Formats: sequence, structure tokens, C-alpha cells
Amino acid sequence: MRKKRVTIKDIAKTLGVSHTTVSRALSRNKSHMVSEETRRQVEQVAEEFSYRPNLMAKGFATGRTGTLGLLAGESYQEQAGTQIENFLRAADERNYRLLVGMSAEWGSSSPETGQAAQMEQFISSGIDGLLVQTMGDEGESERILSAVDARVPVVTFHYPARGFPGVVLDYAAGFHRATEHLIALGHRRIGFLGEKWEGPGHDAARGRGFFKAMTEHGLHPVCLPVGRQQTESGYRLSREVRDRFSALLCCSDYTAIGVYRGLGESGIRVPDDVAIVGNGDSDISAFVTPALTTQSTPTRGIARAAMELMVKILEGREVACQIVLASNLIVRESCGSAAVDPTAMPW
Amino acid sequence: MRKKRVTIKDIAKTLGVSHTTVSRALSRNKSHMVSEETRRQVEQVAEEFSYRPNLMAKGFATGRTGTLGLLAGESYQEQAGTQIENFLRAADERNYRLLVGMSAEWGSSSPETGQAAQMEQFISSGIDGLLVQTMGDEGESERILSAVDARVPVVTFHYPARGFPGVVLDYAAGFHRATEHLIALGHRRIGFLGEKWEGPGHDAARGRGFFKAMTEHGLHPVCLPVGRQQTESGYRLSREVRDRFSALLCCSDYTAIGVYRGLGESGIRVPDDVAIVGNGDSDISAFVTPALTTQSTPTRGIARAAMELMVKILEGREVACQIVLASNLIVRESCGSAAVDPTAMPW
DNA sequence: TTCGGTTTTGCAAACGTGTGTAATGCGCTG
DNA sequence: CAGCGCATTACACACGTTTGCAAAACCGAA
Repeated sequence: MRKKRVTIKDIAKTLGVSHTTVSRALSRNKSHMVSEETRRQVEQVAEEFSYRPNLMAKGFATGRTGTLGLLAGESYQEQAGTQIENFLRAADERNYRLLVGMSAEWGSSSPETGQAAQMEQFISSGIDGLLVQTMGDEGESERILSAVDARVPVVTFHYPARGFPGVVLDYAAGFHRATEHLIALGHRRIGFLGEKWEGPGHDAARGRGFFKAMTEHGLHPVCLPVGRQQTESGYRLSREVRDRFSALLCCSDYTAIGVYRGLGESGIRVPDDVAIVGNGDSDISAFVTPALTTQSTPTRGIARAAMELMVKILEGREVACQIVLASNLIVRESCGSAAVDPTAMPW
Repeated sequence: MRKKRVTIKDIAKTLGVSHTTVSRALSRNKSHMVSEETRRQVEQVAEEFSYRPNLMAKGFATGRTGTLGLLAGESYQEQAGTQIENFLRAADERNYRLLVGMSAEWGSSSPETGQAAQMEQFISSGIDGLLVQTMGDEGESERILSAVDARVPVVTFHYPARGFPGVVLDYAAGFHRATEHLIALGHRRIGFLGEKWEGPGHDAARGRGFFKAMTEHGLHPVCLPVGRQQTESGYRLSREVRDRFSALLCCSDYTAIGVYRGLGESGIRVPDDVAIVGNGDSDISAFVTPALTTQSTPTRGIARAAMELMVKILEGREVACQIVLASNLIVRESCGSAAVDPTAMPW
């Protein structure tokens, strides 16, 4: 059982040189040169001792840790886990480590302090940059601004936040197009199943797209509020509304699954009696019956773009910038189009 | 634009005391006392300057960072994202930060080095402990052992790993019971849809439970190998086997969804012609038609138990211990039992 | 006043690494 | 041989915090 961690000083002592030389040999510093011979020896001894640099000390000395903070949003929406997964990949590709947190309503932390407290902890931990999932709240920019203290660079994703570079998703445009799709198919009584359609949040942005398309066509938009148990909410709502609508636009594929079940129990057929559109293009959407017409959210793209932006900022190659991503409509069976081979769907 | 981060020395200078006193006032150290008056002043100035401790420096001095490393498993299995989410909650509850990584096959890192490299990076970053999702591979314990250098405590989860404390899930027992459930319902030709049923991994463990139950009853066990696109695999397989089986036991609810679709396209009815059992008790399992009989995996419990074990070890209150969790069978409609209210399912 | 004890404070070292500045050694040129 | 330039190495300090040890301040009692 070794007593302590092996440091560059141990290597230096073994070779009879100063720890400075060892440091420079290992970090391949440009400004100061180390003889080829010395470097070889240092590397050999380091290997032999299975030396692992103390990133904390390194970060302490340089001010750079190679760690980014990721503050993901609430869990019941949009599969937060998948989002985190995508960021982990993107970070790994660029050789960054990720300190992850969820700015949630769960846990003991009060809603106000939760997110801010996490940010401060992250910054205290010495992250090089902070990736924040924005929700579009009132005063969100200000809250972030006051927490980060203008010390570490911030990149937001999902929603525009005043004063911060970020990756923005145009939910409204996607739902506008989806609504137009339904109208083009002849539907007039269309219901929107989302958390809400006013104020901040994904569903509200989607609702605005739906609202816009409906009013543009002189139709009356109706919003049916779902709760956070998305599938169950879809089930309950669909049983209540029964045949009041000829089409239902869901903010989540999982809500749509619940709707399927509810309508089925009432003997209402999809798509013959009611057309359904989902959102998210989850793995199962092509395999439910009927296959679900849905909208793909480029979650991978969000993570990639946000990471790229962050790296650019850290390298000083970019200052401020908003990247807008769009979602795609994927037409399957649930709106009455011709059946398609579910295995031939775009990945 | 402030020039630098505010440190305890800034506070000390303002108050005309030494930084030592400030440190003690803020950390409420037992061994050395600070007058009530001084503490009050220090706290006030700290608040005023919005002082944030440098956790890196603190960790550097004390050897404790308050950060744990979480190494989650592959992504296509078992919804890695959900798993991570659960750990984030559990860590937050105990006021730990989480450095998250995925020991994956994705990315540029070679399969060999990937996991080990991540561990070493984490340890270099100065984590207090490491949570590792084990897969039950050959020589897994040895790989972990060599990577961690006996420096930081390790808690594994999912599989037993020789020499490490951990939280173990008894997959085999769960599938043994599920198989007996099907046999009790009169089924004899039962197919197992899993990745494999030999060697390491969740599905293999499940397969062994299935195998045991079948042979105990003198029945012939058959394994149908699924790929990592679980839903699509289920779809493909179900179309191939058609009516060779009277019951199918799936390692994932998502595989079952694919099976539903495939059988439906062939005109085979569930549960009348074929009984289906899923696994995972995902949110949608109660709402597909017919509602899916499945097995719940206590993912929340795993995270909670692993975190608790880790904290105990860090506090020296526990040394080695394996906690075995079981999964529960949730009977719904897909095996021909009476229909149940899908909203009345246990959460 | 002096002493012993308690409470409060300060000094200095330590943790592992990076880096500016200076020193050393070497070879070359004048 | 002096002088210069260059390649290589060493010294010393910085980063922010904790902590053992010692010093100082205070208090009450002799």
C-alpha cells in the first residue's frame, strides 16, 4: 500500500533534476525547451511510477480545469437524461469533463435557490465554462448573470437568454408547420395538448406556433393542459374530449401514446376518426400502431452545437452568437397518410 | 469589471485580521475558536463582497472535494439517462457534486481504454469516491482495481464485482419468476428476446433466470437475440418467428413495443394468440394496448442505495457490503389476465 | 503585581503544478 | 582569451485554503 500519490517531485528526485524540468518535459511547453534525452527519461519514469497528474493542482496553477458545468432542465420534460447523454458524448469528443446538475423542483432546494446555488457551486468548483438549459422564464438572464459573476463564460441552450450566446430551438416554427399540415389535410377542429401556451417553457412556445397557424386560417385554437405525467395526462384528456376534435396536436410522443389508449377505449379510431401528431420522434414512435406522425427535435444537434460554441468561446474565437435550430416534421400513419415502412424512417 | 476573484485574504485585509482568522470564522472549525464579534464581521464582509470559496483550493488543502465520479454504462441499454438522473438526485440530497461519464463504445476512445481512461481522469480530478456501473464482464474487477490505484473508494452498481462494495440487482431471480408466471398460465413454447444469455451483461443474467425456470419444468428454452435498436429488433424478430411461440419474454418494454407492431402486422393478436412480458416498467407500459405485463427495475432504489453506501464508506462507517435488490412483476393485460385500470398502477 | 489558565489570533508551512527570471554550460567568433 | 548567443536547467514564487504551533490578549485569583 503506497503511502501517497506520486507527484512530479518524486520523478524529479529519482532523476536528480528539479521538478520544474519534469513539469516542462511532461507538458511539452513551447517557451522552454527540454533536451530530448531528459524528456525520454522523465516519460519513462512517469510511466514506471504510473504517474497521474493532479488536475486540481494543475487547474489551481493555470486557472483551467478542463471541466465544464452542465445544468440541465427539469426531468419530466423532454427526457432530460437523453439530453445529458448527448452532452456527455459531445464533451468527451472534445476531451472535456462534465460536472452535471439538474435545476429541478425535486429535492429540498427551494425553487429560487436551486438553480443559482448549483451554478455557484459549479463555479466554486473551478469550471471553465457553464452550459445552461434555459426555460424562457421571466428574468432568467438576470438570474444567471447574477449567479455567474461574469467570471466564467456561459452558453445557453433551448431558449434565447438576453446577453448570452446560445443554441436556440425554434419550437414555434415547428408547431406552426405541424398545424398547417393538419389544416391542409382538411382538419378544422384541432386541439393542442401541452403544459400551457402562455409564458415561458417549451410547450408554451409550441402553443404559440399552433395559435398563430390557427388564427391565420381563421380557426379557433383550443389548449388542453397536460400535467407532468405525460402519458397518463394524454390518456385522461382524450377520454374527456372524446369526439370534440378531429385532430390532436401533442407536445410529446408519450402524451400521444396515452391519447391512443384513451381513444381506443372509447372506440374512436386513429387516424380514421381523429388524427394525432406527436413530438420528439422517440424511438418507439415508428412502431406504435398506427405509426405516429411526429416532429424530431435535434437533441444531438443541440448538444453538439452548444459544445462547439463553448469551445470556440473558450479559445477566444467567438464572442456572442445565437444558433437557431429547427425541428422536422416526420409524416407517418397517424394523420391518415399512406402507411409507411416503419423501419425505413430517418434516424 | 472586477479584476480577480475575491479570496479570504481580501476579506482579511478589509478587516485588518489575518486570513487564518477568516478561514476559521467561515469554516466554523471546532479546534480553534473565533470570537462571536469577529465572526459576525467576517460573515458580513463575505456577504458584502459576495465571496465564493474556491473549492479547488479547499480540496487541495484538505484532500476532500465533495465531488463524486459517476461512470454510467452503455446508453442503448436500460435508459442510461434515467439512471444518471436518479444519481443526480441522490447526490444532490447529500450535497455532493457529480462528475459524470459514460463508459461507452461510442466516441473515439477504444473499448479497452475508454472506461479506464475515464476513471483515471476522474481520479486525477480529485474525486472523493467513484460510482461505477458494472456490466459483469470477465476481469472487470481487475480492470477497475488497476485503474483506481486503491486510492479512492469505489462503489459498484448493477453487478457484483469481486472485492468492491456495491448494489446488486437480481435480474436472474426476476426473470425466473416471470417465466414461472407464464408457465403457470399454461405456456410451454416460450421465447426469450434478449441481447444474449451467456456471459456478462443484464440480458445474459435474465436469460439464465429464464433458462433455469424452463429446464426446471422440463421445457426447451429458446433465445432470440435482439440488437441495440431494441424496438426495431423486437419488430423484426416477431415477424420472423410468427407463431412459433405462445409467449415471448422481452428484456425491455421497448422491445415489446416492437413485437406488438410486428405481430399486429401479421394478424397475430396479443394476448389471445401470443402472451408478452416486458421489462423495466417504463411510463408507457400501462398505456399501450394491450397494457404490458412487465417487471419494474428499482432504478431509483439503486441510485439511493449506492449513494448511501458511498457516504457511509466515506465517513468510515462501513467497509464492504453488497446490497441485493429485487425486481417486481407487474401483471397487466398482455398475458391474458383480466384488464386492469391502467391509471391505477403502482408508481 | 504576578501568575496560571483560557480564549483568541497570527505565523508559516503544506498541498502539486506552472512560469518568470536568472544561472549554468557550451560552442562559436573576433 | 573575452565576449556573445543559445540551449538547457534551476530557483523561487504564485495560486487559495487549511492547520499545527506559538504568541498575544484577556480574565480572575493569589
